[in-house]
Amino acid sequence: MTKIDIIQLAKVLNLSKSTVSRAFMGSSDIKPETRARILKVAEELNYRPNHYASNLRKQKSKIIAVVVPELGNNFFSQIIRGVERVAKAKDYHVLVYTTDGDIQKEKDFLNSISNGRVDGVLMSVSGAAGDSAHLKNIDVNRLPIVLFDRTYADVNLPKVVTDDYESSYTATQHLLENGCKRIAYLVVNKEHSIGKTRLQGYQDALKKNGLPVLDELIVDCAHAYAENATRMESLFREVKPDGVLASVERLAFSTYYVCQALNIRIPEDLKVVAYSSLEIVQLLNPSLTTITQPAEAVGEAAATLLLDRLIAGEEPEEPQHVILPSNLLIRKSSALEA
Amino acid sequence: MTKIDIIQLAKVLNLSKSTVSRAFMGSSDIKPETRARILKVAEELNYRPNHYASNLRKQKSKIIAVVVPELGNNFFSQIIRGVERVAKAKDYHVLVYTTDGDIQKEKDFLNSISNGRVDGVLMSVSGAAGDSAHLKNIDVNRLPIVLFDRTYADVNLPKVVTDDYESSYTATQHLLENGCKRIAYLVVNKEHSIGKTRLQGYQDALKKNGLPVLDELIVDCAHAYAENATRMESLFREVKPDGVLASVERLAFSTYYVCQALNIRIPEDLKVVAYSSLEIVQLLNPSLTTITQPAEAVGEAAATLLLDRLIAGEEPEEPQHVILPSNLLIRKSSALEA
DNA sequence: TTGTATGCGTTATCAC
DNA sequence: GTGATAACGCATACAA
Repeated sequence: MTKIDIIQLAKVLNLSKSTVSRAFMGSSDIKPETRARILKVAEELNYRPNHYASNLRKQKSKIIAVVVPELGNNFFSQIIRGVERVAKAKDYHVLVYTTDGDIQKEKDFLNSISNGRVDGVLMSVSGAAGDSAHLKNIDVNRLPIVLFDRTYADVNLPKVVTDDYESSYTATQHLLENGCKRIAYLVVNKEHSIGKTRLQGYQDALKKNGLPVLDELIVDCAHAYAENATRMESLFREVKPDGVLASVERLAFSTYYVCQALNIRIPEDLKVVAYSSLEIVQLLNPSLTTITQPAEAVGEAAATLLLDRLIAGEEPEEPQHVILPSNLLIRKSSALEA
Repeated sequence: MTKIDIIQLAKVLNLSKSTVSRAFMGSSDIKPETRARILKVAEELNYRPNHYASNLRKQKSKIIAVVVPELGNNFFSQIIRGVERVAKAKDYHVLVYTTDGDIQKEKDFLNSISNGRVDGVLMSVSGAAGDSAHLKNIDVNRLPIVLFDRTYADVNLPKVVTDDYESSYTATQHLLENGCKRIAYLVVNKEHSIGKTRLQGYQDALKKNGLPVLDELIVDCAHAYAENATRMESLFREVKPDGVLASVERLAFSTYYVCQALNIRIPEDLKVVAYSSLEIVQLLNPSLTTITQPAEAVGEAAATLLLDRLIAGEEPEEPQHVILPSNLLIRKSSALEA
């Protein structure tokens, strides 16, 4: 199985390499029979166009990158699934990068792909509003970028997000209606895009209902589980909320653990709602009320935006912003009665 | 920000492009000061070596592919995380592909990457034992492959798996010791590698304990949830097992749902153990006893095997087989008393 | 519709 | 330690 290149194949066929090339490019002007003959012999000789050469020639790789803060979270896995699905349909390949929420890794990533390797980027960012300089410096005509879920407010790129403000508002309203007076908002970083937007929805719902927004009820959590547990223990012991809105899945789970430890009953003593796209939260004890984002659809929408742009070949005048609706799935953890 | 190439950069520096190239290759013989000067000016002019050209020249891309059956399963997300971690450390990039357990997609994938694009492949396969022809035809000297978790028994490639036989045996033994007499084995495809090995462990544990292996207790499930639910309902109603060993996470969740519907109590009426790497199974009602595979470690080991091979540049005499131990985490779902 | 010639931007080999 | 030159394998402008 010796490697064969286009020239050798052309020789065997008694054709020029350009003709052979055209056969593989799906090119317009080539006689169908010639094309068929080329493909047939190529198959026999096990010839495949060399991607490295063709990438260089075209300055394109048919590869896109998707950058996510983490993979442990089911939400992002589903997004990648969506991205991969549409990419495959359009014959693109997808490179996956994790930043662990570390903005330096986000920058390193951009550095590592500058000048070839990918045709475009899908990214859920890791920094806060002021951290977007590295994105502003990049020429989107050379390297189109689409942001999703976690974005920079001050950067004007195409985006796909969910209705964070509305869903947070609705969820808070739901807790209020079910009798909560002191709702805690649990966030990983309240300066980051979604943490911030969701905070706003929460606050506005409180205000709208004539309730005060208390700093002590807004808890900025860490990544480490142990640290969060401690912080939440003191929250539950000292501040005594009667409701919790967890802006990310993980914090709801911490809430459950800590409640178990402290003998706090959900939903009797504390009602819980969380952003989560894990299907089995239905089996938790009690089943968890969630705001569920259409994860796979987010991935698909973002990929579609990017690939349409890549295939069209030109930057649209105004970056598109897509907003997908989340779903409030009411379960036992926020029930009025147990 | 006009794009600049190595020739222009060399001109600015009054050097030849070879020297400039050497500076970026981290090459041995180049005067440190020259190198520093080149890097400095390159930085100023925002020059970056073009990957496409470099890939063509070297016939290498520093990209590896990881192929998984699905992404919804946390196990594979964690594996990808592990792969990406070691890849990043060695300056490799990782392409992700999903096959949905469809062997045709597995073949399509191999086709799409033949002749460039990736330097090596990590794969968890989708077919049964007889389906490995497409792997045998590939020249591992050109395209090294490492299999993980789900492998083909009849294909002699480097592999990283977990102790499926032992863990299944141990889990069955555990159920037996806690009083089960009729243990059902739930599998997605009992002809596939892990399904088969785990079945063997289950069977041998039964035999060892003088219990019969009953076909009616071995349930080959589907992918669709609804179909499984039906099948399991009739299993629970008619065959009445008192224990369940679920060879994949998803089937344990189905079990929980069906038990809820049929008012079967876990663990009183039915004890459940499942392969799962989802951390929050601790919060299920009741908490789920699991066989937990070291997912991230599997990814790391597989990636290490592959990258060592790529960096060494030559095929080792004998493909390495790594076996990582799983953990039986005993929780309430298999408890003797509730 | 097909062939010819050139260049994509590097890296490697060989001189100096 | 540095420079000149020849690939790497293909895709395209242009000619036929």
